Amino acid sequence: MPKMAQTADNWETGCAMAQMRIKDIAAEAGVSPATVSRYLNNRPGQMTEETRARIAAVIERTGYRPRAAARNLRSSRANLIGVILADIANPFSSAMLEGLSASAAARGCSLMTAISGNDSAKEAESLTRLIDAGVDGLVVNTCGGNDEAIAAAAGRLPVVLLDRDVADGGIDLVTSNNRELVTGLVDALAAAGSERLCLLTEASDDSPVRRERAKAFTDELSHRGLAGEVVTLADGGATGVGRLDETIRDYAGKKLGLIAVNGLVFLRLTEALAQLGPSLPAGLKISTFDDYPWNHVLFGGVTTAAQDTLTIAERVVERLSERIDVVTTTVGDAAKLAPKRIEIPGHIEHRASTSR
Amino acid sequence: MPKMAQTADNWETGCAMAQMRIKDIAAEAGVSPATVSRYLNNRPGQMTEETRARIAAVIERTGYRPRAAARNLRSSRANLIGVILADIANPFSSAMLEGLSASAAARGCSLMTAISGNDSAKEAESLTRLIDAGVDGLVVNTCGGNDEAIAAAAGRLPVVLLDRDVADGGIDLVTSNNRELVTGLVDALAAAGSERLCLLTEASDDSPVRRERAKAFTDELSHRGLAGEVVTLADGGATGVGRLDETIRDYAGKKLGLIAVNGLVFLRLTEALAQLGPSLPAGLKISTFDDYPWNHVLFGGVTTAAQDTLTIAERVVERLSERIDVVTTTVGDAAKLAPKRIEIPGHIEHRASTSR
DNA sequence: TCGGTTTACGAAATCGGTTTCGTTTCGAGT
DNA sequence: ACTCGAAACGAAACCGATTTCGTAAACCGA
Repeated sequence: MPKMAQTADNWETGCAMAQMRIKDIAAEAGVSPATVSRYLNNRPGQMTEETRARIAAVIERTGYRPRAAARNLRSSRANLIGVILADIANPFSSAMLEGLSASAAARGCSLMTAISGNDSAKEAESLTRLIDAGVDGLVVNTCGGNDEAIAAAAGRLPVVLLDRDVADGGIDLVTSNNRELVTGLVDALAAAGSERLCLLTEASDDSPVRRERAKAFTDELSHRGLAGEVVTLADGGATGVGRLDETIRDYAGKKLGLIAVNGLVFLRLTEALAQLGPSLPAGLKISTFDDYPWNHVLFGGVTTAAQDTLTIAERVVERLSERIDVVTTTVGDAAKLAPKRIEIPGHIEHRASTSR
Repeated sequence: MPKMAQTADNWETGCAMAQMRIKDIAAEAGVSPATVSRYLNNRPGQMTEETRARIAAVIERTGYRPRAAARNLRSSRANLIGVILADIANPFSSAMLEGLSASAAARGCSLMTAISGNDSAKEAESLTRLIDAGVDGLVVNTCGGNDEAIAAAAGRLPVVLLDRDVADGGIDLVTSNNRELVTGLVDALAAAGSERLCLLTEASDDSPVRRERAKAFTDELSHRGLAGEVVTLADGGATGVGRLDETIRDYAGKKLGLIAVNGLVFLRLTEALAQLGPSLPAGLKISTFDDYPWNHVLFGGVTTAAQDTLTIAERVVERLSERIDVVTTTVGDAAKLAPKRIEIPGHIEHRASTSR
């Protein structure tokens, strides 16, 4: 039996036209599907102004929208960016997501997101799911533990790392200039009169970011000849040598300056300080990475190393787009872009917690 | 010219096999593509155990993954859920995203997200973009101003509203049981000895959630015969009759109890209180919606109406899946599910800010 | 007016799966 | 042994766009 009459019969009727196909539009405009396709993707120059107008009119009138699945199949491009986020509870991540969303939208791309919740297994699963779903490229804010899998993925499609590096090397990375930020915080604390500096970190966090900040911190100390150390918190607010609040009390009055290596650590610091009373002990100065909204308010304002999330997001998408374009354009593997490390400067919000 | 020999020539060679197609798998397993397809979608019973094993082996060995675009095209299903979030900075939203991500993943779906940033225009744009991208259904946490567009979308594909209703009615909605939560907070404040209660809201927020909470609040007051009112903050922390901090100072000592209608308002309340000093004025009790991590810490702990984000997310996805199944199964519009309003109970975290 | 380019457009192949429908095979019942 | 129904599987249509390739028309300089 020959193919059933194609449903182009919604003409001037309020009937149940299931869904317009490019074929129907073509028929109604009196042109071929190929021409309509050319119109949709506004291919260079081709096409009479008159034809163009006729097609435009039909599309306008029918409210036709091309089916993405069909388009993707043929062009093997989905205008889709996959994003894997380690910890969405972190305001850094949510700000990033908002930025990525905006930057992607500006390029006509959508975001497909997965939240790993700092779980390596979930991260691995997200990786394959997003790839299977046909994303054009991947933004990964890894929680660690999947270095080979991520490297493998980077071999199959464009990948840009966000904020956190993986062992492999060889993959694009966009991050804040952590060294500069550490220097800024040390400056602030030193200017506030602190004579002994501590960088507070967490045992469970062994990310490259943490390591980078710790390295920058110790370098900075020795460079300036300042006393200080990196203090690692065990679970539950305990430091290596006891409870955090006790440690702080012991130090109090000795012109101690503290840096929380990230928002999570800062939260725990705040909890510990709350044990001691509503305001900062005399002589204690504090500062932190990550600009939570509450940083304005706590202790009259906490000096913060703020990352430029919008710029980071923009650069991530930009870089990823470059790679995607290369992949869909180039034939061989020869012309691949060399992996790049992009550092975005942040800035220090000077607030009351480091005032003299 | 006849079709070029299909690239099934990666056999036992480490060569550049572009990408396996179902056809290649079929050939290598000595079966037809149809059978492989049946295997992939494990269609009921069909297929010898032996055939199944042979196909499995080939897929395992080649690492074949079916192309999503092709699958979507034919089955007109993408296993994709679109999510539009009004304000990702709100921890409620990020928690929700995490929950949605998990629930969707459990059903083999991915999430396509758009952040409207409380911008109606962006929201509208996201709406069409996600639909064009071919999502099977939509979760909308609207910022308002697009009621008709959302209603129209709900006419074309499954839509579930998250936390915020739209004028139209007739669309599924999952939300917290706000009335119960308001009652809980009023209970807590009353038990703490507050004699005059205020619900703090914001002028710019005219969402149904806010209205619902306000209504519940006034109802509760009159029901108990308590004094109090809804206070709307203008921009910059000013109330209708002056600055928020002044207003609070005036009230202080008069056994005032405060409820912030959401996390944003609470942030402003905290800022205002910070003007007055590090701890709560005597006699002032406070509480808020939305369980930010800092609520544990501020003022020794702030009594909070916490929403059960995980359950909300789960129910949203569940409901959406139901609708999606109906759409892809049923032919006519007859068997459509009636719109439903689902309320998820939350709970009150009792903390120091409402202790006696 | 005529050969030679462009330019506008259509026919048909194609992307890679899924699905329908028909055929063959197998086993059970008598 | 024969019939009949179910189970296993294959051939080919199909989903709805894009893209290649070819052709007819328009343009253009000599």
